[in-house]
Amino acid sequence: MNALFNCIDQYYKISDASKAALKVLLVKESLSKNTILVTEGTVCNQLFFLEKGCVRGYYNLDGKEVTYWFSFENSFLTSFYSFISRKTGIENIELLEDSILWSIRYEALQGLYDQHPDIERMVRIVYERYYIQLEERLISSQFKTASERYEQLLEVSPHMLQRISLGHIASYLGISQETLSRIRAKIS
Amino acid sequence: MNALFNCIDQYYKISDASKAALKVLLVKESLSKNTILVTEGTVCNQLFFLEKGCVRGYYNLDGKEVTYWFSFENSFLTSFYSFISRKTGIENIELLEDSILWSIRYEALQGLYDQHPDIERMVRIVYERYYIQLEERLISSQFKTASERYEQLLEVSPHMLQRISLGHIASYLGISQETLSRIRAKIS
DNA sequence: TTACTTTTTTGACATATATCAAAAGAATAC
DNA sequence: GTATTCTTTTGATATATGTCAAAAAAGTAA
Repeated sequence: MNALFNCIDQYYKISDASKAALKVLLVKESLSKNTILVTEGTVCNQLFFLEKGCVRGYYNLDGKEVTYWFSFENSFLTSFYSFISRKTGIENIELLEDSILWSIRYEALQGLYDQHPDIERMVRIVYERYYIQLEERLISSQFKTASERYEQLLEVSPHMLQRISLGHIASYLGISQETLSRIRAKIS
Repeated sequence: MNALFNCIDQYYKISDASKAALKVLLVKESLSKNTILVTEGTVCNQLFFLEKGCVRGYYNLDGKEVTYWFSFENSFLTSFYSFISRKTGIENIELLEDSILWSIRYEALQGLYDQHPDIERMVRIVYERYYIQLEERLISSQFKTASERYEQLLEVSPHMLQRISLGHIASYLGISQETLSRIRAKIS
């Protein structure tokens, strides 16, 4: 659980009382590779913190799986659309490695917001950061070529290549696996 | 100012005291078409609410202007990266029509968060909604064809075509103006 | 090891989109 | 109302990327 509190501290330091209140609501889950954490067509009621492992979010488009995000150690994840809007989502979340997660339920989190404004502030700040990250990703996806996107990935997140199959990475970059393979051949 | 408070109410109803506190910090600005509201290379210190008019955010890439968002009546806008991270941004914001805006300064907003947790909650909820909107946009930009993106725009935001030039819309969709023109010719 | 499965690469070809140039059309100013 | 500017469309061609099929390479299990 230390990893989670260290992570929180980097966004906004919450009081010990708030930490204690949060602590009792957290559930630890150790799950193995290939587990589906969230399934399309359901309402996602949990926010997760990933302590160890690696995860992808994807949805099905014309029979093909489209991966549009990955999460690694020390990050928050959920099916944001569903979690926030309280509606069923089209997203699936799958573990790509054996993972350790902490989860908190939607209602429990709302309760924390009421009791501990500093937790709500921390979450507000997390959303801010996640928002600008997403914005950057939109820009690079929409206005850069496939090669540029791959080279940017190499620069910014080289660890991804160590841990994730090229098929998933190609999907994440919005290109076909064959094109990614050719881009790699050209570079090296 | 009613438009702003109506808009806020749709996210989360804040107390009258909070409204009053917010009111005194707001500055009204009536600006004319083509005004540059935020300039690249500066730190953006204001969050805006657009009461009337229409605005675009763009940045310069290899000498070309890339438009990546528009805002219309009743929405919040700023150079989010700069406003949130407190660093200089690469973004420019330009008025596409004569507009009426309300602005609040960064420090003033932080002060409101401290004094009025319900304002921070409202903003947290705004961020949530904006986040999932951005997520949707990422998906459609990365995994749909140019025609699909245009048709989606026609469906979801037909008003854009009434008010925004095709050059800007093409940029927003991540395609060249010529391609957009051909897509339009094919459809009709 | 050997067989089997999954992942990655390569080849041939099709398609979508970009680019450059020019024409047509619409809006604005005098 | 004409000239001027800005926006949109059209044409010809180039390029990037996708698709389908198959081979090669890597990983996994008995």
